Amino acid sequence: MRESFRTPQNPSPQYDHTVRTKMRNSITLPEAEVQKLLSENVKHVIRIKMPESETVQFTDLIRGTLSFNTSLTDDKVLLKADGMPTYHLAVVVDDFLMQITHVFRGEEWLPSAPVHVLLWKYLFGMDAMPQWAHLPLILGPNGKLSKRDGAKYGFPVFAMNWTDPATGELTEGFREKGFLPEAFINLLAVLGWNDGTEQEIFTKAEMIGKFSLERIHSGGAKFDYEKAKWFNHEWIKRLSAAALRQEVKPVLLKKGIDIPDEHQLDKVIALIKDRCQLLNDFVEQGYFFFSVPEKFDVEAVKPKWNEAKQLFFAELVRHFELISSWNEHALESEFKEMAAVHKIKPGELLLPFRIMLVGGKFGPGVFPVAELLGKQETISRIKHFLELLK
RNA sequence: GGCCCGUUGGUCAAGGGGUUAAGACGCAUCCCUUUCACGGAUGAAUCACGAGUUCGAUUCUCGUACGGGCUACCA
Repeated sequence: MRESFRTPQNPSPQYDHTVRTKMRNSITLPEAEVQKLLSENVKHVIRIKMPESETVQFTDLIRGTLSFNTSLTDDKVLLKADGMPTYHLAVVVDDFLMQITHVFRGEEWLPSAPVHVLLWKYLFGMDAMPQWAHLPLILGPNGKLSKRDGAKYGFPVFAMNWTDPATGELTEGFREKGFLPEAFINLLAVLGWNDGTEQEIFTKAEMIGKFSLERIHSGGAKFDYEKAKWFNHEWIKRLSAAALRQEVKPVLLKKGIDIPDEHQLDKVIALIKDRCQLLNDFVEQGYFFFSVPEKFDVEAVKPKWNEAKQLFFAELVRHFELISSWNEHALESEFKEMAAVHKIKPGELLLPFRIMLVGGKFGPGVFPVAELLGKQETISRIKHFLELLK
């Protein structure tokens, strides 16, 4: 039928009051014929017969009063030929049975709302009908956000990993990408809603207290992955090391990083969390605390390396060995005093020292790093690097 | 094509007849940091268009344009 009515002007013909009298159905067939077919169990579908021209009006909690003319919506299939109900029938019956009071769904359901309202009227009465709220859509780079967008643009679209049962294709979730649950809920809540103040970071408790239907936008909101990462970064910065530990530890373990001491881990987390946007960033920002760096950026040091510096570090090792209270302040003053004695600017020495400890031009302050690494490991890395330079 | 919903910087957005039209992300510059971040400061950038109502429209009304959704025996 769809095919025969399709024209260039109307690419999607409807099954409505204008065509139902031309179809082979219980309206056009003689009653006796209908009964006969029924008794023979001939496959058939059951549709809703939309009124020819009525206005269906209802209140949407977000958009206000909405009205539709029934002549424009088609006779939706309610029961399929295999006996299974379609969503239209199922959702109404299910909501009635569960005594649902409020229906929150995406804006894409708006066009079928009149069908559902009519079904409520016909089946259970308008008094039992829940209140409707059609939420704005989350948009991707082109239109409604779809799981395809995730693969296409490199950001997650589902909360957690999802494997398409049909194709076996895996879509990486926010969780696996390294997002905190707090951040995920937060970023979703403020996509299309705000509390009217400048606050953007909300705890779950705050959101429960402040969320209001009235302040939900009616227009769709485009998802911005950069801002999503910002939310996660904010949450990482705010959460304590102890709170972060349960999320960070599995990530590190999964990368084969050995964590013998949780207190040590907490200190590492506290030191590096400000520079981690996603949980996975803890790996590259922190792995060198647990094992010797895989490679050292020797090239960054070599050009400016000389005998004086070689001597400085050799002596630094001897001085460090004698330090009784191993903390960043003691290390820093020792380091700087020695630099003065050797008449080398500390700036000339700091970068090589950093690379000896962490492997490259990144990471937290060198002295806190050295403190956390401990005397033995710090000295061993200096010696190791001095060997590399030869 | 038809129907429905929408439209404030690139993005998320506050505001709602008279404002220098908030703030955030991102971007740029600078400060701090003897790395990279964090942090701080500054800057560029916006009311889709046209009528109407009005002393005055970003704000109200109507059109147009644009965007999105729906148009399956999917949900």
